[in-house]
Amino acid sequence: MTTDGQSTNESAVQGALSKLKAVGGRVTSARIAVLSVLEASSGHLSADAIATAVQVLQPAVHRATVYRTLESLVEVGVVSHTHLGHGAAVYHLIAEEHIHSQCQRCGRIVDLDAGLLAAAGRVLLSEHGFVLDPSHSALLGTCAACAATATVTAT
Amino acid sequence: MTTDGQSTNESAVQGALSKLKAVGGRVTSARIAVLSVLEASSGHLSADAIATAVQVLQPAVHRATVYRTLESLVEVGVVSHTHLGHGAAVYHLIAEEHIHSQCQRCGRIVDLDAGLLAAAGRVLLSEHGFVLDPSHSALLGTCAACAATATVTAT
DNA sequence: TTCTATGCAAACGATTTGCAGGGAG
DNA sequence: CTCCCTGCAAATCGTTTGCATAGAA
Repeated sequence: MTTDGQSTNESAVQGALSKLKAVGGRVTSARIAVLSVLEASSGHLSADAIATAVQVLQPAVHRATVYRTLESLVEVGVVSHTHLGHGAAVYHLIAEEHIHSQCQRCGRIVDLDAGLLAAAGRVLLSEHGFVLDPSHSALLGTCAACAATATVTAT
Repeated sequence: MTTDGQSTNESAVQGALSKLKAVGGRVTSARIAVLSVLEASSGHLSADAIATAVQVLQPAVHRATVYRTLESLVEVGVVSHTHLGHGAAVYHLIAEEHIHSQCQRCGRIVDLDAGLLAAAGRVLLSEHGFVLDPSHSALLGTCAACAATATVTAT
């Protein structure tokens, strides 16, 4: 869980900016805004949602800048993105690695323990030499609620 | 190989058409072409690639029709599609269920045994009531070859 | 005939890019 | 001052949709 609470509140943003500078990047209001939004949210924001939230902090920031900023942050390694089944990818600050699952029916996203795919990852590595990135793609399926309310009378 | 096989070779196509008819669907040249392309390929074709291949068999078939046909076939249950990380979704005739993994670097797709996620699926079901659809999303990561060439100028 | 499937083109949502100016270092 | 970052708008990519019509049953 490691829900830091307040102690390390700004450190995530600060740390991200530091890494950015380390690579020759620059600290701009747009980037600070994006990082702030990411930190403020508990997670799972699409680039578009981030852009909207950023508009509130920095009305001048353009959507394209948000995309570019996210790209840079991913490159630096402080942000991670996950591809959902149908819609847009979701971004979040890298904290503890976790896996996402999404319900195909209601679209809800659920965080899962990273260990869930540890075994599979191990098999992939030993049998295929494939290095699995567990958090990069969501596991798709049907959540409990939707599974119950539907498919009662299939076909 | 590409010589439109007779005998049992067409059973997959025939079976699909039967199911289609069972639901009130119609057998058209466009659908036959799409199914033929799917059957002829060993798998992993994007809708766009299928459209291109179909043009050869039926030049008149429009891209949109391919999309609609694929949609119908997925609905009927004879075709399955998998969302890859970045690009388009890939389609294939349903044979044995398998999982896809894709290398983020070279884009190569590798089929994996369906059992790979069996354990994870079981956990998801018992702990979250989540019914996993193992073949609907690809596992992303880095393949052996790329992993080797990757660790060059890292950090 | 009846109703589904198709062709065509335009709409669409998500993301990217070329270019010229602005600001960080 | 120099070079990275940004705003803007247009371009791309993948996919969907409204309509009128061709075609399967």
